[in-house]
This record gives sequence, structure tokens and C-alpha cells, in this order.
Amino acid sequence: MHGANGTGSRRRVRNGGSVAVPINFGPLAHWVGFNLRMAQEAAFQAFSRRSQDIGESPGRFATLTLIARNPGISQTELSQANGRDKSSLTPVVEDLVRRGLVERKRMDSDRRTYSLNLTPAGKKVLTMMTRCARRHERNLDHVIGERDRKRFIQILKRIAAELE
Amino acid sequence: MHGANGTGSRRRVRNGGSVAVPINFGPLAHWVGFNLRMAQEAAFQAFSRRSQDIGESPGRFATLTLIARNPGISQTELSQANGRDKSSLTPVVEDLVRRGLVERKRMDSDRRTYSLNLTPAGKKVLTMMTRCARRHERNLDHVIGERDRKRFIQILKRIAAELE
DNA sequence: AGCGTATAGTTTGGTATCAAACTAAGTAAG
DNA sequence: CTTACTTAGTTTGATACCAAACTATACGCT
Repeated sequence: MHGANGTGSRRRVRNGGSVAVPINFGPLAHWVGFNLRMAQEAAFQAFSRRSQDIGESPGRFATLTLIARNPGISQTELSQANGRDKSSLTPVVEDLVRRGLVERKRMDSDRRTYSLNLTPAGKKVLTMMTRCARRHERNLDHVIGERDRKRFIQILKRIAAELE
Repeated sequence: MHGANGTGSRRRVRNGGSVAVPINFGPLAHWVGFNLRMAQEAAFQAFSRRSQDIGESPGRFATLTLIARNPGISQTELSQANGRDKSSLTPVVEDLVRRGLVERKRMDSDRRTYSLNLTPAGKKVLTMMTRCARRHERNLDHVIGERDRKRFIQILKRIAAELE
């Protein structure tokens, strides 16, 4: 029976006090999927805390960077590069345009597609976010260790690429 | 100006055909946060495809495993082990109980907390999901490579732990 | 030109999640 | 015992996302 107690409190008396029984993660402990999720969540939360100092949501950061680096990019290209469905992008771009960070015009060659560009205000915001992200990355680097960093990122890229 | 063209099509003529200009990821390419997100998303989607064959959502899998390994666990403990807010767990547990996979009773020692256990039906479902997850993991292992696997998971764990 | 198909972006409907407010039960200090 | 604080779980309101249906262009074939 694995020493399990299916009923009653999951606390044990130890050192004269009631102490929480440590969680048994079973196979989750050495499976990639679970640990990947936990790490991603933690990193996201940490970046979220940082970026709310400058009043921007973390999701906006990759979007702005991709527009800056690929001037005139379309929404579909952007959504693919960003790993999100194109429909998720509609409200995001709407918001960025409304706040004057992104400019969007129809393309002459194809009147269906939009052409996205950062405005000067958008560039300014991106600069601040990038500073913020660099601090976050330095922190992550510290946790990972300079020695393994490169290989670690390569593995992440392979996972993203080879699982479609 | 980085050779950028802020307006017009992001396509170039090459080999007599119009070819998509590759995306420039800028600093995102070598930052951990972005690649972590993309990898996690890909792994999740892949597992999602697999697990829908047996008609279960991937989110249920960690939940069932943790209940199986920690009989009598409370919802708060479970939500923490699973890295989710306790309020997210309410509808999940409701659903699992309704479908007869989980049994939930009030604890005698503390009438506020629930004590969760798998039913026989729950154990059966978990067995199927575990088989499915093992296949998924084998696939991931293949992408990562046996040599780096252990260290990779260790780094993920450190990120989750040290960023809170 | 006219028809069928493909593509860019939006809309709609549903799910998962969090955070804060809330309820009910436990605990500690007087 | 009573009051104040803490804790387990639920409710509520908001956000982010996806998938499928939709609209409007565009393209290809005859």
C-alpha cells in the first residue's frame, strides 16, 4: 500500500510540533513536461512583477520587440513568430494602436493585410521594457549558470521546433 | 536604419518567386524567458493532442497524479504543489467528483478542509493517462538527448524554486 | 468577366487562469 | 467566553488565450 493513509490529516507530529508531510510528486518529479510548466510559470511571474513597475504587461514585450525588428510585419506573421493564434492578436494590436505605440496601415499590394510599425512613443516604451527584461535575464542567467546557459537555450529551441 | 523598410511588403523576389523574409527575433532569440515560453507551449500542445485520444484534458493529469501519490491531500496543498491558485482548483475538483474519479470528504480534525482521494475509476483513468504521458516523455527525451536530460530538468527545477 | 478557392483579419463562444472579496471554521489571548 | 486574527475553500470579475465561423479581399482557371 505504499504506506499511504487515505484518510485523516496529512500532518505528522515531529519535534513536538505538527509538521506538513512533504508532497510526493511521483513520476512528475522527473518528467520534463511538468517541470517545464513550473519553470515557465515562475519565470513569467518574476518578469510580470518587474514589468508592472513600468506599467506594461509582459505579453506586450515580445510583440513590441518583433514589430521593432521586423518593420511592416503583418499580424499573421507576428502571431506565428510569437506562437499565438492570430485571433489573440486583434485586441492586443487594437490596444497598442489606441495608446499610440504602434502604427498600422493597410498594404497597397494586398488590401487585406496590415503593416505594423512602432511609433516613436512605442520605441521609447520598448527601450524601457528591454532594460527591464535584461535585468530579468541576468537574474535567470545567474540561476542557470553561465556554463549551461547556451546548451539550455538550444534544447528549448529544439523542443519548440521539433514538436511543431 | 538596420536596412529596415518600414513600409511595403515584407517579401522579396528570389529564385523567380516571392519568398517570405525570415523573422528577425532580435534579443528574443537568445533570451531564456521567450524560449521557455515557446518550448512549454509546444510541449503542452503535443501532450494535448495525445491526451485527447483518451478524452481527458492535460490539466487533469498532474492533478490526478498528485492525489494518487498523496492520498487525503487538501485542495490548498494540491493547488500549491500544482503551481496554481487554489481558486482555480474549485471547478476542477467539482468536475472530477461529479464524474466519479475523485472522492472528497470533510476532515474530522478540521471541518474546513477537504480530504481528496482517487476512486477506483479515477485510478483507472490515471493509469491510461500515465501511459499516454510516458509516450510523450519518451518523445521529449528523444528531442533533448539522454546525455543532457538530467541536467536540463535540474535547471528547470532551480528556476521554479529560486524565482519563488 | 465569372467562378471557386485561398488568405488576412475579426468576431464569437468557450476554457483556464488569477486576484480580491467573501464565508465558515479554527485558534489564541485576555 | 469573547474578541481578534488566521486559514480552507468558494465566488466574482477580469484577462488571456484558442478554435471555428465569418467578412473582405486576392488569386487562378476557364
